[in-house]
Amino acid sequence: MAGAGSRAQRVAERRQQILDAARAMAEAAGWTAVTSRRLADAIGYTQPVLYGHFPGGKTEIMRTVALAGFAELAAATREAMGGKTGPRAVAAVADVYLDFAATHPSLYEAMFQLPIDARFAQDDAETELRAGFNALGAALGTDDDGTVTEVFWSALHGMSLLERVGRMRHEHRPNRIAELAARLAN
Amino acid sequence: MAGAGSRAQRVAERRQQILDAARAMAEAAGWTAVTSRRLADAIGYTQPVLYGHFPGGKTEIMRTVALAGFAELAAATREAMGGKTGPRAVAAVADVYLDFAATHPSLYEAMFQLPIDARFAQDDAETELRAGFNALGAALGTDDDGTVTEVFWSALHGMSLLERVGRMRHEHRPNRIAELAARLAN
DNA sequence: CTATATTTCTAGCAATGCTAACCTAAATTG
DNA sequence: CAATTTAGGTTAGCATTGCTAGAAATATAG
Repeated sequence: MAGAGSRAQRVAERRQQILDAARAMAEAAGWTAVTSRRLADAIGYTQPVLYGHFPGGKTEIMRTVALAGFAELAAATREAMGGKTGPRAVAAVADVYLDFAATHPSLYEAMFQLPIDARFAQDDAETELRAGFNALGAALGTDDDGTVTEVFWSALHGMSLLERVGRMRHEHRPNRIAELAARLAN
Repeated sequence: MAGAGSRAQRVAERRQQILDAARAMAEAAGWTAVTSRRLADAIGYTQPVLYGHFPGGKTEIMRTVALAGFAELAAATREAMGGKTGPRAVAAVADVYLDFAATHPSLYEAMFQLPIDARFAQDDAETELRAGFNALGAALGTDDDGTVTEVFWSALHGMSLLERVGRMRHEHRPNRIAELAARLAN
């Protein structure tokens, strides 16, 4: 056997290397800067190698990066809530959510702006997404049919995007969070 | 003088022709389908003519289309509110807003997903946008510093996008609107 | 050492946004 | 009316993009 691990290991390692490089490049200069040539350069190989690991090309790479993002966001919101309840829980979750989107704009973009192809709708993504959704719902308290959770998520999603394009008054974020917490908590 | 109108008129007419064609193509097949070649074909000229009318290229064309969208959305929300007050006003505005985004997805995309370049930040767009913002605020009733309006807008924006990518339960939209109206109206 | 299988690269395609340089026909001028 | 300028348009092409077929090199047997 080769000294640097099994074949499967090497493949998995390079897959991760590609994903790391893609994410780093995206966060540094946006997804348009993540071209197949630059990405291949970053990992020390040529373009076709990328397609060997991700037949779906750039889209599949973005989708896989997004998948990690879903898990991270869900974990972050769960942790933010901790044992809190009521408006304090809602505010804590909102704060962390908006921070996440603001801190990893390209990751967040991959998570939600990427067109979803039915053929590629991975169960993994759906699972992670549902976990995040449930974390938001938990912060709200009782929400039988999930309607308020949907409203809460909508507000957070819209706010994060509008903040990003400069349509929200930046210094008013605490006010917005407080308002959201006061009005949506059960 | 020429029989077909003054020079300025012809220029204005073709400008509009370009905008109409771009918008139609975008609504029919998305903005990625609006290529400079196809757009030039649609108006019966060649590519450089586009750049004669819109030096900023595709971006400027999208931005100009978006400008009309801002005006239309603001008018639609104002009309939807009519003389209503309280939750009924909020619900009516929300309904119209979400309908607008769902009916003109590409137009809405141009309005809000297009990166805003500071150099190009047109006063026109800002004015129309502010008008729309105020229309939302009016539906809410009193909102001294506009915080609730920002939350309302965020919720509508996020909801429209999440609905579009299939992340909201479609049949629950009335519930979401009712919840939004009940919790945000003053 | 040879034959096979795997991995990687070279080279190229079609499409994109955009632009320089040329052409032509109309307007302007003497 | 003839010469010249000018505006409007086209041709042709550049650099970049995502992606891929086919050649070359490398490793793995037998």
